[in-house]
Amino acid sequence: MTGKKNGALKPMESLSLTDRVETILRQYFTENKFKPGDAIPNELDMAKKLNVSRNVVREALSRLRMLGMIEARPRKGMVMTQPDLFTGMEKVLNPFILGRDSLNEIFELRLIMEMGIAEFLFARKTDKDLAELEAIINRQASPLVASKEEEVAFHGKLYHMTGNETFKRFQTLLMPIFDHVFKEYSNPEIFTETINPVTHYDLFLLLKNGTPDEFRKGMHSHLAVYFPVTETS
Amino acid sequence: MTGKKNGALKPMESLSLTDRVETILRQYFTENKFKPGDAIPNELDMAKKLNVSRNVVREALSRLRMLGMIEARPRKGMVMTQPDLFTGMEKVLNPFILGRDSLNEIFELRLIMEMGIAEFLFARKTDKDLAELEAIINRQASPLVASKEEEVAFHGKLYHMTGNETFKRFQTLLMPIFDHVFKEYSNPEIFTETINPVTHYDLFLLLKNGTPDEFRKGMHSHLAVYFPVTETS
DNA sequence: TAATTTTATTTGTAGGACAAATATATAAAT
DNA sequence: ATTTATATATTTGTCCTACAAATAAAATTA
Repeated sequence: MTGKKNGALKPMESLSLTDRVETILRQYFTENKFKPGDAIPNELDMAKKLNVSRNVVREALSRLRMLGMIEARPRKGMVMTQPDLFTGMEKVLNPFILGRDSLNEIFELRLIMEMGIAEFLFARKTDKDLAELEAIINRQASPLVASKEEEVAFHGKLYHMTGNETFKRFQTLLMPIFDHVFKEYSNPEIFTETINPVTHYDLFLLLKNGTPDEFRKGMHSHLAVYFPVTETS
Repeated sequence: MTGKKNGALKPMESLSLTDRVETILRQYFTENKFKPGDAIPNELDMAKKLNVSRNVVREALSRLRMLGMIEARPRKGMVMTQPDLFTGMEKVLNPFILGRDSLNEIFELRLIMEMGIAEFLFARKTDKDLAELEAIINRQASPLVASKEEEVAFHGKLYHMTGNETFKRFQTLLMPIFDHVFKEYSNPEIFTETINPVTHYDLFLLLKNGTPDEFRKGMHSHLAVYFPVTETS
């Protein structure tokens, strides 16, 4: 450690007081098992207890407010609230800042999830759902090729049918990035001219009358052009 | 709209200046296609342009700082940085505040993901990966039943083998919640006494010698007890 | 030209003041 | 006694001022 033989020394990470207070607060909430509705100490109390200015406390709390973890009222003070899991993610889903690798990986994430939902679709599909899905397909301009909006409508309905709102919201957030990656980094002309071997209607029939495995095979064919090439397939 | 016939009227949403500035800044960055490394106007300029106090600007910037979107240096000012997709999510992954429905849905999300990765595993597996996976299994105390740590090691290696860091990080973040839901809301005694029909070693063999479909069937059997009951399976 | 020192700049933190929006307490009406 | 209306107190939200801290850039020296 006496010379530069082992490369540049890494600078010590110096956290601002705001960073520290944020962490302390989150730990405090977890350790004391705060639940939605529970009252939180007020800003002045916190500033005193933590020996920092009220500004620092407010900057830290502003972060938690953005995440939906807390809610503030005049005179009553602050309470714990149930956060939305994806608020933070939604705010950084900007293709100009995410980096190429991340964008590609988000693209794949959508594929992973499309391939993973069959069991839940079959467990929770209803006649009403199926009828609505069929109606969506019937509204397509062409039965063989779907526009972007039609893709969103069809797949969005599938996500809804899983009965898992968290999944639906996650996948819905990923769609614009999927589109962006597709548009920016692949050759769109090939795909728009190619008829999809498995149509939305085919998938509908598999969902209505088939098994999860059959549906999954169909979905894989529907999305085949997006998957990495494998040696065994 | 003159009476109460249509239920309670919703209060107008009143956003704080901090909320507004945060939104304005994120829009500004997107519209002007800011990339990592690009310089951002300084705090005083922003406060002047937006006609708010520097405190408000700082509270908004503090949020973006937490998300990893910006980085600040004395004298040089602030630059755009590549954010981590899941920083915000990581900070709210606290089972006491998330709500029962969300916890259950996160539990399912992990299952969806496990069922969806076969294609990527097969496309990207290497002999080295397979050897390391086998070594992990050989280190298990029992070949038939795995401890929590052993589950984490095995499945963590699978995630790594997909070659998708975003997926790996997401799934790794979900594991503690999966455990929590499993512990709090199911009957653990049944599962700990039950031998898993498909062991880690079985999955390893399927990954080494089989097809994505075969692997997926095996994974489904491995995780079968966690899935909702379906009428067609 | 390279190394060192000084200066200027921007962020980070502190403290004080007051407005705004209630939640709570009190008073008045039924 | 209960309900409605009014006043008050409390806490957050915003603004302002000041100065410390940590550089990045400029100036000086070798």
